[in-house]
Amino acid sequence: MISTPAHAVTSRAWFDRPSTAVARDLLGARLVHAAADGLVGGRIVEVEAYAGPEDLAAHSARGRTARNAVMFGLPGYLYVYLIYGLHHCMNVVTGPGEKPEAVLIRALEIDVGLEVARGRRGPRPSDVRLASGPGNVGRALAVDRTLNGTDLSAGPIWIEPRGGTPPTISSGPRIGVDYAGPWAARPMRSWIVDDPHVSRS
DNA sequence: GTCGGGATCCTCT
DNA sequence: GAGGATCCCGACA
Repeated sequence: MISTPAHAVTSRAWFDRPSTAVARDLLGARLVHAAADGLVGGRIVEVEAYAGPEDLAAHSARGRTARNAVMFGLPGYLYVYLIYGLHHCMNVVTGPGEKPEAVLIRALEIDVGLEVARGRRGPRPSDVRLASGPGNVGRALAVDRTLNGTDLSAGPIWIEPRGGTPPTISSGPRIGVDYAGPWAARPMRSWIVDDPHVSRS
């Protein structure tokens, strides 16, 4: 078992901000999962912010349920859910306070554990597609519902903040939330400009 | 208990 | 570009 490194984000305050602010800082930061079959991590290149409960695209919009309970808890925890019965999507729960907001991790540039990630994804995808799209991020990092509710400051998954100059960021509407009325058009999806690992641009 | 939909991905045409 | 895979979750009776 590999313990959370000293330079990982362990401050609750870092997560205890609106999802849009955390989403900006997650771009260029690194996400790492030390799983039983190996450690895989990479640079976050694409995210979506969900500002529940008023955000009609967010799972928290229809109130607290057993499925989304983690979103209503403290910031800095992992919210993992299954979509279409197939794909595990990974979210970082944010604040402010216990406001049920979260950031969906949509794409990574894998830079540690490439061989492990390739083994999990099979022979087909090229390296730029290994963790491109939220379902693929889940598969490459071996994330499933058993990690729902994991504390990002103490668990086998952690965030390493970026150093140096911030990346150039672009933003646009979120994917697959057409049902959310005016919220569907809001530019709450953000990505690093010209990064080939981004799922759609 | 039953039914319908979903923050997706991949293959085939 | 279209459609299938596949199953949890929530709404409703």
